[in-house]
Amino acid sequence: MTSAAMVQQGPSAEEDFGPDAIAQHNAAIVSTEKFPEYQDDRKGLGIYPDGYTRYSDSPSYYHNPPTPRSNTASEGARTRSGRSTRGRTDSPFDNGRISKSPAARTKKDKKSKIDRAKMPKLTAPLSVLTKDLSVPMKDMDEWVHRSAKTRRAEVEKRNGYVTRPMNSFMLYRSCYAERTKAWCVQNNHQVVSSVSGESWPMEPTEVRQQFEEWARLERENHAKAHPEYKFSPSKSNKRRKDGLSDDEGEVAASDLDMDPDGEYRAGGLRSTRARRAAAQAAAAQAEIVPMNQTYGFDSHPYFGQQVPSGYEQSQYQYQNPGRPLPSNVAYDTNGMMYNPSTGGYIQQTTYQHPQFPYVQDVRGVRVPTPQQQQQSVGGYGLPGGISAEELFASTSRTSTPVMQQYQTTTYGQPVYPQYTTSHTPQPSYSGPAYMQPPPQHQQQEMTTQEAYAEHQAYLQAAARPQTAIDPSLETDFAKEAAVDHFGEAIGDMGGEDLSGLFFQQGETTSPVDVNGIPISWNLGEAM
DNA sequence: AGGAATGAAAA
DNA sequence: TTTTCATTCCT
Repeated sequence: MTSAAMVQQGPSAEEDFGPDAIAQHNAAIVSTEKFPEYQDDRKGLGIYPDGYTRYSDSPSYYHNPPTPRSNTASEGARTRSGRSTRGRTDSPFDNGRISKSPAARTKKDKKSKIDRAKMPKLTAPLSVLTKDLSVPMKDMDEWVHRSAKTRRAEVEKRNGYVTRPMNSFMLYRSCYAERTKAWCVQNNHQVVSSVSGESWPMEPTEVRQQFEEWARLERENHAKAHPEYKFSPSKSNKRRKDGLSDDEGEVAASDLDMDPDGEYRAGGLRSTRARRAAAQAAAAQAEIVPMNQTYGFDSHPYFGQQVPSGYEQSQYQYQNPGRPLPSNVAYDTNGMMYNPSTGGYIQQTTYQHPQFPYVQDVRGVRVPTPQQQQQSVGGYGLPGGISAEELFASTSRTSTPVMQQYQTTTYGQPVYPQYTTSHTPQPSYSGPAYMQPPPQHQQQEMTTQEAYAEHQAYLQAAARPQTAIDPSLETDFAKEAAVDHFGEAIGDMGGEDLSGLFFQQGETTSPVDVNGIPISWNLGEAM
């Protein structure tokens, strides 16, 4: 491997690569490790046969890798909240044109309440970070293909208000919302949005392109269902800062009218909320049409396509062989582990198992159960896909992955080795990493059950160090861990009986928790 | 009712 | 160029 080829994969070591040793190690691996390749690009999804040259069409990155740590205003493209993003020259809509950076923020940047300084960058897009979570993704293909009838029923349900069709990012956020929440181990939708926004530009071209396509379909079908619809943003619902009254520009609330289609419109109202509320009020007398639409969550959004995979081991995995991957962990530019939810850095050495690992959350527990992990497969976390463990069955636990480069690259063009889905799963693979027998040097210290328990506990401690635990929810960890938190999801995934999958590979001893208490993993008991 | 994200569309 | 509004649901 030449040094030039190394540069192509991301920032050089002297910039923000973290420990030189790791970088050099990666470089050595790069030079020797052979990745599967895509067969071709017959889908036209920008899937290149060579993962290392994929981003060569991003000159700005190639010649001037972003340096996330330098947060000068003059540098690079940034999100509206000020985070830098990589260049989007590979955007499906750029069509070879030079992508323009957002206009210089001459006016004040909107200040975010989320402390971005303490929220280091994601190291991989959500499609990679959450790939081992079995929290289902929304079936976007089904979603955008909702019939006109269905769409009109939705409008009725909204009391006549026709919403805008979602754009690609909204679809993306929607698709990954549940997974994002699971990954963050918390339920703040502002954080979900933030993480999604950070992840979006990191997604490989073919993924974003897929969502662009879905957005196009959504616009099309939306137009078919609502031929008269025209986006009509209100003139202004923001009152000016100084002096001007709230009422300025306000149109009388009685402006609620019937449009030519007989739909209620409240375009004169100041806010969308008000308009929708007005539409609801107007429709209050009308009979409510119940809607029984259920959109499946059982198929992945990239079905029928080749999807890239290739995220392998994290630094945590590298440094903790045999231990479970904390799925809510990200790494900053120095390779420090942090919690993307809180932005807090995680002290690996001082961590202790919490007494009560239950996560208090109205949405339910967000950590994957063993059965979930077991059933989880797929690059980009796609059900039915090929897992990185499968792809790397022969190498993944014996060498440091190339993706380490990616992990520390942050907003550099993420480098994804590209794989073909024609890969035949190797029989040697039989489960996710923490279900595997730990490396020999670890075997005395940690069983897979303990590893799993630690994973659970880790997610707790790392994600919500400050959360008070409802005493009524305090429970024995063994029982808690055995709960089937995802029964519904499993049902949605096709109703397979997964109970036989637990510890199916060479599990000879009774699972025990961190305190040595036997754990029952039976699905039947779990409910 | 505000906010967190990106992008389409309109002013 | 600037603003609204698609989404979600927590604070």
